Amino acid sequence: MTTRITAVEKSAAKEAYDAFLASCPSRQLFSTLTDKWLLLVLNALAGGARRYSELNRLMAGVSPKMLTQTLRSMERNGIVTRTVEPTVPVTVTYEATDLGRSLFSVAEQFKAWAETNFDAVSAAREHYDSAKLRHSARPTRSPSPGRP
Amino acid sequence: MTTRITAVEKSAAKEAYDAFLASCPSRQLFSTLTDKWLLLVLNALAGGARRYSELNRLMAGVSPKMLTQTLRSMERNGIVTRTVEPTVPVTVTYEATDLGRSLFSVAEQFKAWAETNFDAVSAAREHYDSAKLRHSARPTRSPSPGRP
DNA sequence: CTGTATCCGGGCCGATACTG
DNA sequence: CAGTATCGGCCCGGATACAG
Repeated sequence: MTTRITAVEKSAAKEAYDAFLASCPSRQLFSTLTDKWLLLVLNALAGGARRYSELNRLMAGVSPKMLTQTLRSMERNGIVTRTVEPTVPVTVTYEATDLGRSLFSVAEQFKAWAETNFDAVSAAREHYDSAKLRHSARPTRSPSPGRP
Repeated sequence: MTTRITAVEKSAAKEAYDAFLASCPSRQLFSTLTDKWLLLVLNALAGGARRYSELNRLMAGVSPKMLTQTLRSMERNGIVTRTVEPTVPVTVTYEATDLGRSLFSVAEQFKAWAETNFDAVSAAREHYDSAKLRHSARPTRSPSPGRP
């Protein structure tokens, strides 16, 4: 008469969340995390606290709307803190929380991977595209660049 | 005609890519990598090669359109291979390439983080939301003087 | 089984103008 | 400096229906 735990009870007690399941709340969080702006901000904050304008400069091409929106979301999720110093004009500083810092590693790996493997991916793309061209453009084998 | 290396040439030779820059091609790759479906597929393939229908089952809630679209993109980028066995009906198997396998680690960390830290994020959200409520609903704080 | 094609609504996101 | 507000286009992405 030892423990009699059903499969259902077990999964509810131990596995809890599974991002594979669309119905699982962690899936939504998973979606939120897979945001390029969020990951970029995390990479920027890995170097220490930053001011709004610094982030704006670092992440070239981000609009104020997206930057603010991203930062607000991160603040709400407990990933960054927002500190306002009552100077004139005001100075706002963003810094990662402990929770946010626990994401630094993966965020940096992401960015590093993209930068170091770009050439390999680029080569794969060309290979794939040229193969597709040969396959679709059946006629004589003249590499005519078909541009839709 | 001695070597005259400009700053541009130098950065192109050494630092090469910087995903922070909107103009950098690695930034685009960074964006495509931060896709929830891609990361989910990677998590699924970390357990070995999978068939189309298996992926469809594992990733509950994905539409055939998104699944195919994601797999095509990954194939083009050299992250997965697509193998067709001429059985009846056809059997299609997807498997990660070496390049794709080098992403397993980060993909799994991502999923794991979302699942293990959901509770913490959830708590942070409630704290943030309640704080905002107190701040915005400033009428009279407490059942007292609603001075006209 | 493994997709492809099409429709179409929602929201993402950039651009711009304005405020404290 | 650090945002907020608003508009509008574009693309994401689900729901079919259908083909090889």
